Amino acid sequence: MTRASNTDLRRAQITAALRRVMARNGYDRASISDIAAEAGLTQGLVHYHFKSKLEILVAVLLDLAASQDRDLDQLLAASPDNPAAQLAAIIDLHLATGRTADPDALACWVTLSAEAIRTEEIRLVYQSVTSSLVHRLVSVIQAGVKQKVFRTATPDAAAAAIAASIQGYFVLAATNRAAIPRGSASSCVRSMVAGLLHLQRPLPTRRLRR
Amino acid sequence: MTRASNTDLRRAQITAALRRVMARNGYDRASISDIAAEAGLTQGLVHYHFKSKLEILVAVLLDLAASQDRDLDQLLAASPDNPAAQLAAIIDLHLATGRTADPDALACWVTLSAEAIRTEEIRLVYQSVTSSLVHRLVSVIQAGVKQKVFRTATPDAAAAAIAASIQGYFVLAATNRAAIPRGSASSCVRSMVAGLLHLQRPLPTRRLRR
Amino acid sequence: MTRASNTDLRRAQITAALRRVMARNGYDRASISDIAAEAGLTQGLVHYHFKSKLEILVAVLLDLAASQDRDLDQLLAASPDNPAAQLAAIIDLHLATGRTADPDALACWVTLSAEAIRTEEIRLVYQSVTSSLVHRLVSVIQAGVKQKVFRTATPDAAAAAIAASIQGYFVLAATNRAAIPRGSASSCVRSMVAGLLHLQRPLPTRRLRR
Amino acid sequence: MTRASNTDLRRAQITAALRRVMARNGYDRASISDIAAEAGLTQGLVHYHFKSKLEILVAVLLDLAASQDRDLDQLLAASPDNPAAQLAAIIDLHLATGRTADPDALACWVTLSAEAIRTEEIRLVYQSVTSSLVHRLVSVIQAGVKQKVFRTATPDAAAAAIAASIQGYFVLAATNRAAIPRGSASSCVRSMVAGLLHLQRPLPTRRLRR
DNA sequence: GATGAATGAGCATTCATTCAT
DNA sequence: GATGAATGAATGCTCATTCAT
Repeated sequence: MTRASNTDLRRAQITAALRRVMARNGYDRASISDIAAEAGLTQGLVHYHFKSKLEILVAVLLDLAASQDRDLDQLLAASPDNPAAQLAAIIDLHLATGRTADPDALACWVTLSAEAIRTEEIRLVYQSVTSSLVHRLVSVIQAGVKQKVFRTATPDAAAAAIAASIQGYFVLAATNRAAIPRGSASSCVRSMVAGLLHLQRPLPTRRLRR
Repeated sequence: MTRASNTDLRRAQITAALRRVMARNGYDRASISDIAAEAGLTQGLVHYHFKSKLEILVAVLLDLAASQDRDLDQLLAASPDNPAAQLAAIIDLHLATGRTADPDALACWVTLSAEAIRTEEIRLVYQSVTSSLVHRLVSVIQAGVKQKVFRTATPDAAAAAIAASIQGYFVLAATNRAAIPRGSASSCVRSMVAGLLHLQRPLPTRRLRR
Repeated sequence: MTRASNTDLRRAQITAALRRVMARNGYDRASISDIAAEAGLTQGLVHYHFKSKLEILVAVLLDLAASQDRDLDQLLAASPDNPAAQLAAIIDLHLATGRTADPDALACWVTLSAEAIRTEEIRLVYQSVTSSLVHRLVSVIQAGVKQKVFRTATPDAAAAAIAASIQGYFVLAATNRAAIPRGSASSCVRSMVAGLLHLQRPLPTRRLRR
Repeated sequence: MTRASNTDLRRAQITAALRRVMARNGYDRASISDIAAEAGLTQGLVHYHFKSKLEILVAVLLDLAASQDRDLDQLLAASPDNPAAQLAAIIDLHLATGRTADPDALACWVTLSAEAIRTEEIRLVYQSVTSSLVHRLVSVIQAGVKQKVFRTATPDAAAAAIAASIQGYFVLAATNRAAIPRGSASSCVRSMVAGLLHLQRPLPTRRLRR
């Protein structure tokens, strides 16, 4: 009959707050007191739930990683044995209109990328996120090659290229939105994939559920 | 009577120092005293030549902008009336081995991208750099379309896609180098461009000088 | 659960410390670290209780304002319907021996005057202090005129003149004490007021309590 | 045949510049580079002509002292053997409309008063200025007493009171101009002097040249 | 769990002064 | 005389972190 712990709720409030503050100000300029204010908590409480500021950032990143893995799992399971549809779905997951439209998420991700460069702990988690995407792309591509719908001698390189294109759109969208014709990201990546994997037919287009 | 000015030298020393320190620690954690030490100068002197820390960052970015424009100008002039060669040269300029191999330059650029998100002054210059690349790509693509070597209804979107791929490789190389098979970036982007612009023949490969 | 606040105590310690340091060194040369040391606190704590150095100065001034208003209220209430006694009391409040004898208070006030010239926020509070004195003088003078113990066509001007004389003694006492024969301030202002308000009899002398 | 020294000109430029900058920002916030810019000179040159910042302030004060002495000499000589006229002239010199109307001069003087409190070197010169005024007032008052146009047992105290009133108007005018009815300063001090020195007739009014 | 006071190191920036040219 | 680069100490302020309550 001890009082129910609200630790999970608090941690979620705090990571969400960091995401928002970081989108506005970056990680270094996101002070604990900013984060606390954004979460509607006090400074001391933030440190009660997280040992350090860096730990909050790690938690944010782990959330994103889990969320991406969940999404990819679901999406691959939706079109089993259909590499083309799976590939299209992965692209849409990241670039379909509405995705890249959330400036906070974009800003947060680009900020994390920059942070990954200098903080070992962040880099490792960040790499697990990008590697996870790349590995799944490799599997899909290999399956497609086996089915002769894709043709490439270097699935690793192709997967990296697709991941890079997605990342690149994130950066461009976050920093110079006007340079990207509205709605062009997803379809351009499909065309690029067609060249990359020597497709005979374009990747299928599916309706996005929201 | 008057004393010879060494401002240009000093400013160059200081911006170079910021580039190095920023590659290691990011902009916020690049303290003026770090920069001064890296440049072999005193803190006070840094502020004598730059009004503020932000001004140093702007100077770094303006240098990169000027350097990119110079390179692009030279490169486009080298293959007049040959859009395919020009396009290949632009890709190689950014992605040929040796380019993406300089981790400091990559880290510096990714850091600037993140900074562009939150600092108006940086964003404007940063956008001028990316827009400059995009605009040149648009011109080259339009020329290629006119010559019927490229086919696309949306040169703007295609140019953005190419620029995004390049940016994406920068981020990936800076954060998760192992995910990119060595030397694959440039050739993969060529394949992607082939799909994007419906090329009949692959983009030409040229020997890199330098 | 919550923790008792000692903010009021700390703020009082800090404003008192600024008063002392400022009397010695002026406002600009009263560094936060001086103030903290004088208050027996750490620098960080000073900024925990005051957002900025200016805010401490404002607090000092508001204290003086409240204190003057309290004194004037009490003093006017002590001699209701007796403008001559009230006027004498106001003069004594500011100039009786013992008042002008506290060099720290004088120095602090003169410093505030100078600061009022250049800092909007200080000027506004400072003006409210002087205006408060002037307005009370105007009321007293008008009452005296009505009772025919004073005669003047311009109570505003007379009030300003009295306030100016008081201020002037403050400055002179703070900067050139030797120029003022000991104990002469109060009685000279009484004589001047007699001329200013065409008194038939001199202002009453009362025993100072305290 | 050496090049004519322009030291005097330069020193005058610099002290004038300090006066203006100080009126705006106070002494501590008047940086050498502000002063240099205001004077249209370079920072180095300022230090060529003055060993230190304090020395410039001393020079400003010595200028004011010399100027006041010159004015007082001239004015006393204009009405020999007429203490009432001399006294009126002294009051007008400081308070006649147009005098207190120069906000820069007022601000500068009040700033000097505050500075005199804490800097020995300034205090000494400042005191010589106020004492010089007081001594002349004492002489005039004594002459008037001898001629039976004034009556007071304490010429020193009376002189201090007059000087204080003048100083007080300076402070009030600099900090709370609105509290002083336009043009009232000079006439109110005359009335006060009438009370202070038991005049039978008001002090003479003279037409101001200029 | 929660609060908010307290700490102390670190930061960008200012500035009087010196000095080589 | 004059310039402007250079210095180094000082300043107000921020902030992650600790801790008593």
